[in-house]
Amino acid sequence: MEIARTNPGGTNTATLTRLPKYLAYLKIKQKQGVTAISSTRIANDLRLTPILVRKDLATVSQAGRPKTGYPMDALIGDLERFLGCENARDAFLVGAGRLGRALMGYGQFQDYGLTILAAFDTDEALHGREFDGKPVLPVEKLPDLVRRMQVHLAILAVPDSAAQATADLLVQSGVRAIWNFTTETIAVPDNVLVQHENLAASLAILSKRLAALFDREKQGGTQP
Amino acid sequence: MEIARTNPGGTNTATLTRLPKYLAYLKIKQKQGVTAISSTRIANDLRLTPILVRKDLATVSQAGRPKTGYPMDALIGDLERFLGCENARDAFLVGAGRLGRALMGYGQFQDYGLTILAAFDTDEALHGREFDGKPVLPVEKLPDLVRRMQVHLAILAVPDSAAQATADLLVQSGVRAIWNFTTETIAVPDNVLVQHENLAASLAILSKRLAALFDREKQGGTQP
DNA sequence: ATCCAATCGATCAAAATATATCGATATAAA
DNA sequence: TTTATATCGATATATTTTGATCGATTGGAT
Repeated sequence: MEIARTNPGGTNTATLTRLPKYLAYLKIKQKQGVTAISSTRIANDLRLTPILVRKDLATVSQAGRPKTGYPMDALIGDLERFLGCENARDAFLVGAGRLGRALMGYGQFQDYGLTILAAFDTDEALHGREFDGKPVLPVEKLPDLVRRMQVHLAILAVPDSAAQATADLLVQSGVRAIWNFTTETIAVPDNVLVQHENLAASLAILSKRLAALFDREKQGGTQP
Repeated sequence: MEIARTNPGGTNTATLTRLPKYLAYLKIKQKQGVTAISSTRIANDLRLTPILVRKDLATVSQAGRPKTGYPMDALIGDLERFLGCENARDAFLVGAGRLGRALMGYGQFQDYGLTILAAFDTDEALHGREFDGKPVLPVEKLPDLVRRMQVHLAILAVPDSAAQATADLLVQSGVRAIWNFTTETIAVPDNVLVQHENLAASLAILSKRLAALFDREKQGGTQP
């Protein structure tokens, strides 16, 4: 038996995390009236190397031209096609508390092909209300709607204590991927994906970087 | 001139993102009464390899023992010391809208050494209110308080349109690290850190994984 | 007390990711 | 038109991260 560990023909994960950043950055430049941009300039502004930028962009676009760089409109189009079409999905949000509502209002999702169709919550006081045009429905309706609307992706934003039970319900209903915003680790069958959005991990990295910054300054005077 | 590209004596970023996950997982096991645990078991539950787990844990603890694995209390202690003490910080939150309030309620932060002291907002209706015990103050008070309380870290959760201006204010006040939850790219001087919390990047990865899952199932029947 | 199975940690190998080099090409200036 | 220059993209190299192997060590069973 052979284990497929690689990702043939695919875009590597590191690149994938940067593509949305390029897109966001390029849109700003476009607004400023820039019509073409070089990898060097992108790299400078985004604190990357030009080589890396070229490699990343090569996975989604062939629009780059010597001397002038990338034509802005074509590049943005290619990025949007890649991040949008490739990723276009409908999703249900489970849990309409503060975090859930914050996620409903996170405008960026739509730009990247994610449409939150509706939210579900156990709190009756929320049923029938809307946030950013998205209705809050009783959780009881979730299984049926998942099946009928063929929704494969769910965003889990319930209280930690309900995380596993809700995940079980989602899996039983036929959801194939769960974006987990709780702090609980949830167990699912092998044929279901979980992505744990871990703010604590981000925090750890930032704190570490800050500590390193202070260390450098203490040792090396100001800037090395 | 020599470019310092590496991170001597430091913990690598990938490891750093996993450490909070280990900690969260171990705490659950501890609650269940487990007193010692092997890298194999951790790896199984967290979908990692035992080798990687051992390597990661080696960066924070020497408590591992042949035959028995890691004594739970010692390992958790080492992780907490590393993630907590090494990184303990106070922070101000700027922007007390839905996202800001969701972040105030994100209990996990305290566990990892982050204390949100207060939130700031321009909306007068919010001034004086409290969320999770954290007061909302007028933005005008921010610069003075940053200086007096020597707060170096700020969490930016204002509307996108105010992102850069608020960042400028933070930098002027003396903040050294900004955790950016807006979707704007913000510009800061070299001696200030920015970490952009990019949900779009996470979404891109999850979508890609889900697409890959469907591809595999279409080609290979059910499971490879 | 001795053996056995489980496990860690160190060393070595592979894969993933990032960087460097360099030829090709398009634009602008001489 | 020719030349100079900026830039891309392909290939080669380096670095980082992950995985495999294996000897050493511990705790329990015999």
